[in-house]
Amino acid sequence: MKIDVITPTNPFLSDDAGKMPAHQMVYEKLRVMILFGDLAPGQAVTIQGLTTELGAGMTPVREAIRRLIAEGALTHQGNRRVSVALLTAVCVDELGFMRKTLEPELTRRATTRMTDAGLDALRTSDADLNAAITRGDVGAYLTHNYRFHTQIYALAQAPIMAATVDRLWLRFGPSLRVVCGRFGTLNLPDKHMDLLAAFARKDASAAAKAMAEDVTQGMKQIRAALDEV
Amino acid sequence: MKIDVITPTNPFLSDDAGKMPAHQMVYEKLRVMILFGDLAPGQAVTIQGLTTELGAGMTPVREAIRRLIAEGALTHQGNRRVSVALLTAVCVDELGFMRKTLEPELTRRATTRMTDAGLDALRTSDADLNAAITRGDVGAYLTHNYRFHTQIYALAQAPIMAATVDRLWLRFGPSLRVVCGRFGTLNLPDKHMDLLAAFARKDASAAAKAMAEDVTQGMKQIRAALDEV
DNA sequence: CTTCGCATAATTTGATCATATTCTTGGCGC
DNA sequence: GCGCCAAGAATATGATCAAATTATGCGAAG
Repeated sequence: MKIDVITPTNPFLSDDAGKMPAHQMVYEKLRVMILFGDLAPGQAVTIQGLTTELGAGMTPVREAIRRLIAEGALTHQGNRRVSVALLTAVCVDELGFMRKTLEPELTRRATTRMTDAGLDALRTSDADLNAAITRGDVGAYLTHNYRFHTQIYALAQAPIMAATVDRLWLRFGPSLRVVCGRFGTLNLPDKHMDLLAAFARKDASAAAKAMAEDVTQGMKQIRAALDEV
Repeated sequence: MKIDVITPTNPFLSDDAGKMPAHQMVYEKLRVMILFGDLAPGQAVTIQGLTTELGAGMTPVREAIRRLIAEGALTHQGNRRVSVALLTAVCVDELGFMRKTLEPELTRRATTRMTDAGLDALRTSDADLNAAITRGDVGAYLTHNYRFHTQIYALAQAPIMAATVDRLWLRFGPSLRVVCGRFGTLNLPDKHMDLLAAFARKDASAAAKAMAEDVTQGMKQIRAALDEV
């Protein structure tokens, strides 16, 4: 059921489904479901539930779950039960430190490697993002915000760091929907304008600074939303 | 065959094997084989080879491989073949940056949470490490060096960061054996004495500085060893 | 007559599935 | 309240299908 909601609109699910192994497909679908809050933090995930829901066999589902556990998106809940990872205060602390050190560095590298096409794509994503904000469309906001950041990581050409930061998004991503629920999409300031301007004039340190501020803002909101509960 | 060599002596394989799922066992064995160079970088890894070698079924082996791919220790070699990840120059660059930012922070946190028992354990590991160096025992050096560092990560009580750094070890760990082959164990200086002293007097910034220097030294040697080839 | 190249066959390996087994858990009786 | 039993879910196995690589053999050119 949930699949029907996210599959057609979500840009992070590959279109050429025919040539992809089933476990890859299951992994990507599950990843998107976790990342954008279709599965709530703490929610139990069962193998047999996914086999029926996604129409896949047992082995591909098991592999996808294993993979997401390794990435920290899912956690072993003691006695061989699996659930979506919860975000504790100390985790937010760690995530904040890691994001504030890694993302500016990725931004710095992306600045020196920035192309016209890349900058155009970023501007498009930011425009889509702002449109989603004024529309109050939480789902679109989350996907376009994620897309904006991942495009920067891709431009940095630093695969290990990019993969690491991507894993961090799997940790706090689910909570972003909670943040939107608390504050609404209209109160979500970002530093994307500063970032784009810095990219345009190839000012790596200004870009890194803008990204650091963007990250700080975002994590502060997540912390505030979690404290409220 | 290789299992017989590493199983009895290696302290990173759990002893209470009876209560552990098969996929976990396979994962740990494979992880150790990769981390300490029993499997060379670039070497192909086949599912059916592991099922016969480890005496496990197909599904557990597949899950372990999936997990190690997610952690970056193994890589998809194009046409659904899997091999041990290779270390390129740009990877060393990334790994160096990440280690130099994350490990000092972990060290800082470990300093404030340091216990007498923890410090004793670290001193023991360092003594074992030095004994291995003078003995010229490469395998023991690698395991004790890894143990020394992971003990610090555990003390930091920062699970996400510790897991991230652990994944980084899976990337450069296999190459440490190459470094030893080039330089021998006698030419492996470290900053462990400074670290232990800083831990003893709870000097977090001195400990972080010592760790940063240790990391810098280590990565420099890896880079030199890779350049030689 | 030998050798190179290409096409096809065979083997190896990965992917998936159906099934059996083991473990946890929740309910029921004592 | 405690322990036992049944249901359900996860783990593990082996078989089966599909893909890819390697081996093989035939023909043509030198």
